[in-house]
Order: sequence, then C-alpha cells, then structure tokens
Amino acid sequence: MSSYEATSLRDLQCGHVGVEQEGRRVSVCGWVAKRREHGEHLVFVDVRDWTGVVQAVVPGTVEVRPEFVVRVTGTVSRRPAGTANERLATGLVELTDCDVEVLNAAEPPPFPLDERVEIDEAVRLRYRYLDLRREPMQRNLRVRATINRALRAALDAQGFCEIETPLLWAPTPEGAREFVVPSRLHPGEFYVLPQSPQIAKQLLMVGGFDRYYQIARCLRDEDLRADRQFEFTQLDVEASFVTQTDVVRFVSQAVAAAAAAVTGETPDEIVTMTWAEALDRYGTDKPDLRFGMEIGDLTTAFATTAVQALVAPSVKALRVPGGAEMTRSRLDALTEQARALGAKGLAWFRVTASGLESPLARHLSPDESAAVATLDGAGAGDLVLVVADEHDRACRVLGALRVSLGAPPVGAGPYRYLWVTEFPLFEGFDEDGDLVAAHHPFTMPLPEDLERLESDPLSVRSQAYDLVLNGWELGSGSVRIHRADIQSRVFRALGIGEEEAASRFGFLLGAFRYGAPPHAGFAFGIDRLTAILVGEENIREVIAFPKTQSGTDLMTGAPKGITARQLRELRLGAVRPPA
RNA sequence: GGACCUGUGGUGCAGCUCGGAGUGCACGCCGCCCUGUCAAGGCGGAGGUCGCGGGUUCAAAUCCCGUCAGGUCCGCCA
Repeated sequence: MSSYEATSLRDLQCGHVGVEQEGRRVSVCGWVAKRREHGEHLVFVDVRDWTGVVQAVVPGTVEVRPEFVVRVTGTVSRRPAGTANERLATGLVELTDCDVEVLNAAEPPPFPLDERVEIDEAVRLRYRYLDLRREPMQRNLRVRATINRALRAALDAQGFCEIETPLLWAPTPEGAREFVVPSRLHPGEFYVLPQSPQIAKQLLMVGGFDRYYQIARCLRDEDLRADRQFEFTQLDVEASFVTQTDVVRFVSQAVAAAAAAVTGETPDEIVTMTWAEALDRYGTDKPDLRFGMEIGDLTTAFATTAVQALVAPSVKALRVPGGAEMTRSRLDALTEQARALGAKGLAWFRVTASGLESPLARHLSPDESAAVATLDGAGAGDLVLVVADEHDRACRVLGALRVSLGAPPVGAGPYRYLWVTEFPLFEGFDEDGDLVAAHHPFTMPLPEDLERLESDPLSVRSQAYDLVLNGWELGSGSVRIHRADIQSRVFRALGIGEEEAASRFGFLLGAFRYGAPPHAGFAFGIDRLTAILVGEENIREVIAFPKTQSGTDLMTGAPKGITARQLRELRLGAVRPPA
C-alpha cells in the first residue's frame, strides 16, 4: 500500500483492492456507481474510479446517490462464500464495516455513466466532463497518452531533440485556410495559427538541430469530418543529412513502438508501394490492404468494342464477391454514386452459371464477355463493375466503390501499414493555369525526373511519401529542397514570382542562403493513429474536448461574440451576416 | 455551397408507411418496503413545446414546405 496511488485521502485506487490487502483497514476515494439498499441494516455502495469498482458494505443506511464523491474507509474482507462476483476484478473482496464520507454531493447526471446504452453525441459533448468519466473515454485518452509516451521514447532513443515552435506565426497564404489572430499592439495586422510547423522545422534544420521532433498542435480552418478537426495533433519530425530511406526508418520505428505499446504486438515490416501502383490497383493514394478486390484492367479486351459506352482510353473493372445478389435499385444507387464521383456511367455485370446478366450483356463480343466473366477469378454469384474513362478517373471511381462495398470498419484489425512513395510533384493546374503543388512547394523532385520540370511537369515525381493505415492517411512527408536553384525552378513552375516568393517565404529563402543542410521530414496524425488503435471510427472519441461538425463547442458555446471593449482594443468591427 | 440520415418525459427506444385523445417498453428520478446484493427485488408516484415555424385537414408526433441542431459524405483539407 505504499504505491504512488496513495494520497492524503486514499490508500489505493478502487480497482486495486484485492486479497493482498485482506484484513487491513483502507480508504478509497471515488464516485458512487451504484447503491443497493436492503432495508435499514444493509447497503451496498459500489465506488468507482478509473481503475475499477469496489463494493463497500455499509451497516445501516447511507445518504448517497450515483456520482456522489465519497471517501470510503473499510476493512478489506473476502466475500462470504457464494457471493463473489466473477465479473468484477475486485469481486473476491469487499470493504466491510464501512464509514462513508461524502466529499461532495451530486445531482443526478443527465445520462447514465455506465456503458450499457449509447448516448446521443450532442448530449455527451454538452456534458463532456461527465462523458470523460465513462470507461470508453478514460480508456481512449489513456491509450493516447501511452502512444505519446512511446513515440517520445522511440525518438529520444534515436537522438531526436524535442523543440516547441510558435503558435502565433506569420500568414503565408498557401494550402489550408488559416485561423487568424488579430494583433492588439499592431492594429490591422494579424498572426495566424500554424496549419503545421513545416517552415519552422525547416529553419531548425538550418539552425543545426539535425534531429527534431515535436508533438505539435496544428490548426486548419477547413470543414470538419469524422477524421478531421480544426485542431489536431501531429508527431512532427525533421532530420538533416538524411534521405527518404532514413526518414521512413525513423517513422516506421516510432509508429511500430507506439502500436506495440498499445496492442502488445510489433507490426510486420511496413510494405511500400508507389503512388502510381496504388492508384492503378486500388484507385486511391491511401489503399486499404485488409481486403482484396483489386481493380482489374479490361482496356485491351475492350480496345475494339462495339459498345459506345465503353469506348475510352481506359477500361477498369472491379469484382464484387457475391454482388450478383444486389437488387436493381441497389445497382442504380451504385451507378448514381459513380456519377457523383465523376464517372460518365457504371456498367454492371452479374456473373451467373449461364453467363453474364446485364443490360449490356448481349452487346459484348464473346471475347469481351469472357474477359468480364473471368476478371479477378470471378465466379457465379459475383458482380463485375466496369468504368470506362480516363485512367485516373476510372481507377478513382472504382477505388471509392471498392471501399464502400468492401472495407471493414477502420479499427477492425488487422493493422495493415503501407508507405506510398513517388507522389507526383504537381497535382494539376489552378484556374490561372499555374501548376498546383501536390505536397508543398518545398518538396524535392526525384533527381531523374528533374529534367522534365519545365517540359512535362505533370510527369515529374517527387520525393514525397505517405504513411497509410487501413485506408486512412496517417501522415505525409518529403525530402525538402535545400538548393536555391531548384527551388527557383519549382516556384517558377508554380507561378510564384521572385517578388512573391520573397514576400511570402523570404525568411526561409534567406535562411537557405546561409548553409541549409539537406533535410527531410514527416508528420503524422496522432488522433488518427489513436482512433484506429482503439477501434474508433471517429477521432472525436480520442479527443477530450472536440468540436462538432459545424465547428462549435457544445460545452463552452464557442465560437461566441466578444465584448465591445475587446473589439475596440483590437480595432476590429464585428460584422454579422444579415439575419 | 451540395446530398443523405437522425430529432418523441432526464436517458435509450417503439409509435410515423396507412392521420383519430401524449399511447407503450426499458433505465433513471421521488416515496414506501426489504439483512448478501452486484443490470438487486417489490409496491406506488412524478415527469412531455413529439426540435422549431408554417401549411393541408373536422383532426397532425404521423402528410407537405421551410428552418434549426447533431451526424455521415461530396466540395474543401498545399
């Protein structure tokens, strides 16, 4: 009983009361989970803290309700024969002859804190402090702390130095929309909250910290999703005198350590796939490798097809095992989904023992029918979906259908990690006809592609890489450009003139003139990793005080107006949209 | 900006298709009873703007329109 959990008020935690303490008189503190009254001579009070529940036997009556905060002093006793509770970790013992001290009374909570019913999330968020008292949130946030601890230990062991970077940063309009903070001392001027510590960590490389990491909060004023909050946490890493290989090794080790700390199992070596292969086989840059259903190619088989709807540069197909049972309305819904994803249409073929069933079936040549019927080892009862389009679009449409038809819940194991490499440097053109960076403008092209930077920029691959787990993008990184000549060429391709580059990134480019080492880095989302490892579909379940999808905080009421005085001090006027 | 799902005592649900009195179930809450329970049990009771507004109708939780809130997704997230 001399462990760290003892305090001035308690000797040990509720879940740790056991036969080892038999006969001793101990105090525990916690919340009343349940009271079972048997007349005026006997009351059972279950006392709960995050470690568990212990039963206190009180002679006589006691005025407590669930969620009262109590300090119970009693004698640890083996339960009478036949009354042990196997479902309780402390079920062999109980506290007898108890004194119950009410440390604080409590109103009945707005929802039950046991796990038997699922509570509406809006109610949970409004009373988050009560929701946190429940077992799932206790478990999730403690797993998160375990992950943080493991990541720090792994990086510390590899000689990384943890450094904090500013939350108040300079606006560098590019990429994600930034949260803006008005300056009181400089009216009319603004800081922004960092969408990531990207530039700061590159400056740390120039500053000679050759291995940096940070568990960093990032803020992006973009619409929220199940896997996206305004503010999220990344393990941010950067190192000098390294290549992609080194960074992949660092991060793989750190992630493996975190996963092992949670699951007890070290993941297999993480497989690697190029971006082009991922798109071709899975129709996405974040493939979920837990299930098959790879995208097949029918371009050759349909090269001379008479079916107009299937005349396209690329004909891609997906086998849906057992999908022949889908009703016509289900297939219509799939077609609608494909259209919403940008496809001109979706052709479907039921594979039966007697051939293909489809509105298009009788228009196919025998060779075409055979190609469809044998796609990906198809057999009777399967469904084959076909999209004819530009290669990338056909793959992406089928990739999205693949996930919606076949993917298990993200947290349902096994855990399949994947490095996706050789991303394109540019993802296309903006409305001004300028190229758009796929990662960020400081990403190093692959050396062998550098000569095509001006002549065929969309074909240029970069030294950028993503880490993917079960179809979720955990994070991304790249080798950075550290040479001014290459940076100038990339800026020029992006339509960023020298003047603009100087005004936006001048301090970074300036720093690079004074001896920037070759460097590379990575960042991945701890919210997402935690969610997957605890089996949650939603990162709100691993965040203590998350926002709703519309960006509000149901507990605090944020965002809210501020006082006229605050506005005056900031020289701001609040303009409300017309009612 | 768009699509879809949800909204019924404090909580979780049913009722909604096919309109007919706020009807039902479980938990919780209050009172009484009960000396070995642990989802304790028994008896009794309180508790409702059916999210909100409008429309149709003799009559709306139920049908229609709008709106708000929560969620999932598309756009967005270098």
